[in-house]
Amino acid sequence: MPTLRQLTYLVAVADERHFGHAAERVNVAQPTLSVQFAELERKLGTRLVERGRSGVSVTPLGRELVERARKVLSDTQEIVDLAASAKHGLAGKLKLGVPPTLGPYLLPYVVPELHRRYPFLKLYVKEGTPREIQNSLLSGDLDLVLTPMPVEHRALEVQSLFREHLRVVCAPDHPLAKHDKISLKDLKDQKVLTLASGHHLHSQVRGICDSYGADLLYDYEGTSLDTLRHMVGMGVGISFFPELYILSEMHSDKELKVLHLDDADLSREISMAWRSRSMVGKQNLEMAALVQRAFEARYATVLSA
Amino acid sequence: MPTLRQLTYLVAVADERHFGHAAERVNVAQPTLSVQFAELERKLGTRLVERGRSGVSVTPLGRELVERARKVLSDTQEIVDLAASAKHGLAGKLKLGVPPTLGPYLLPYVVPELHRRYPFLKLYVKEGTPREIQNSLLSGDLDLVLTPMPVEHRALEVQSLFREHLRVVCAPDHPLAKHDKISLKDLKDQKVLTLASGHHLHSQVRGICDSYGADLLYDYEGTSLDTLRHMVGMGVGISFFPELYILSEMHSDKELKVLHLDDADLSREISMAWRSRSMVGKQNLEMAALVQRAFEARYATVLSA
DNA sequence: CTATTTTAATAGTTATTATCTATTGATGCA
DNA sequence: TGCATCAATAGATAATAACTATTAAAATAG
Repeated sequence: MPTLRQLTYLVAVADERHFGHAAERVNVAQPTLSVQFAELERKLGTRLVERGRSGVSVTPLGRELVERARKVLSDTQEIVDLAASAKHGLAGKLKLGVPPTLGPYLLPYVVPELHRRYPFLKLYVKEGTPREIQNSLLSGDLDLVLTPMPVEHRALEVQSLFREHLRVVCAPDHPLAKHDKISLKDLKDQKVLTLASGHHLHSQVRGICDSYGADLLYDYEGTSLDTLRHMVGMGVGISFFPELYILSEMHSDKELKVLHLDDADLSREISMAWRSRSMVGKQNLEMAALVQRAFEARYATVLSA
Repeated sequence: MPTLRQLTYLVAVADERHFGHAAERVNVAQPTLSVQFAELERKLGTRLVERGRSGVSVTPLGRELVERARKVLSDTQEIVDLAASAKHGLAGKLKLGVPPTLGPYLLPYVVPELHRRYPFLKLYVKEGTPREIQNSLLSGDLDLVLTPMPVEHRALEVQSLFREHLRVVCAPDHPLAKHDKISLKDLKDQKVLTLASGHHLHSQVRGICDSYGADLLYDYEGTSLDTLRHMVGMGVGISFFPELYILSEMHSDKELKVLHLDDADLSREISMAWRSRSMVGKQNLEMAALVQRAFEARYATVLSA
């Protein structure tokens, strides 16, 4: 393979059509350039220029190769430039993990702002259960995760972002739907649906059911909040939905009724986590603040409406 | 600037996620790769991977740079491949010079065949008078020219291709148009139009006029065969057109009448020329043969029709 | 919690490669 | 034919990249 330096010399010779001038342009002595140029021709197995007394002329093949060499050199320069620009902010491809119960309802409000703040940053989002994305984070497949607490691992740094309410929902014709407010004891013996185990929401809901005597239906584990919503709408049971989901997807009371607990505040805490050694700690904190602001802005929009 | 070798190492580390394995893959010792990798990071001013005990993970910026490095490396490999493929035939950008009285009427029959024969060859055609294109050829701006004879220059090699007739044309209502055949003496005192001086056709026609007592009209020098055709059609005078032009552009007798000289055979010889030192002599001869065949095929088509 | 093992970094040396200066050889021009 | 210009070559030196041997750091097993 030719070296980049040899390609530089090739371009210089093609532009100057004169070995001496070309050498001057790239700040080497003329024999240096001649030798390296000859070496390039040897490697490629072809003549690239005709050496004539009055200047030098590039062969047909040489012309084509010069153009490609220019491209290679400028692409390489771009690598350098990109690395330099990355010093004033994140750049590159950031791999973000999110649970499916959060990502689709939060990220739309985060991504545009993120792009404004870090124009050189590309975001790759991977959805998975908290456990899955935490493993991917530890193995280095992900750079950053958004996840419900708790996150416990000595190799991870965690920044709490916000607390998201869980709301009780039921079908409009469900007995509980008559009341605007309910209390924890109303949950007793209710049939409760939730997502498949593995999701953080599953274990949280199971905990609630255990505490207040509700009846978690294992036969009807939803694969997504959307399918769960349909099942609740058909009256199979009640469920607990994260507030961001409700804000995003449930615009009327006709399909589902959202109930308010007057004696409890069910919620989950959402955090951002990254490897302690990932050396961009400061920038991750900055990004955490950005996500936090996005959440608050989203919330404020709805409250004022 | 990083070296291509350093970029190779970067890609290897990103793929293997292990310095030792990466070193093995690129056939160097592990410290060699480590040092060069560190040097790359130093040049770019950023960390590109996180060194963890269990493997290595690429930073967001690193991922982006790895992709670009891959591109640079494969583009460079393409340069090598293209140079290799050029050994079995012409490749690259061939700059061809043609006179405007020939190119448009001959090249359409040459180019497709050329592309079939040399798939890696790109053709750049420059039109100009024989003198202009010959100068461009000598200076190295062109690789090859098609030109009417004579071509005389010790630095040039010339291959004769074919002989093209010049036909006498006049307006359908011109006195000469009554005769199917005319003789040289009929040219005497005829008003003759032709292209501007500088074109080979101009000097050739002037020679004819001088020899046979025709009257070359200097006031009406055409800038192209097409404008010349219109002037002849309006009855300003007669002219001499190359046969390939007549075959291509004049499909009926309504606009112009083509006369046949029964006692002379006016023609011009078309050659291909290139610099003697241009080191592709053999391939140029091959290409000359190709052009020759294209001309003959074109001619045969018309004669048989 | 220490010993073991794995892995990358460092040290010191050698080999390779790129560069320099000085000179020669080739070619066009007067 | 001689002069002037330019690229190629020769020979020496500097810079770079490579190797082996070793150390340092960190995860895992006992």
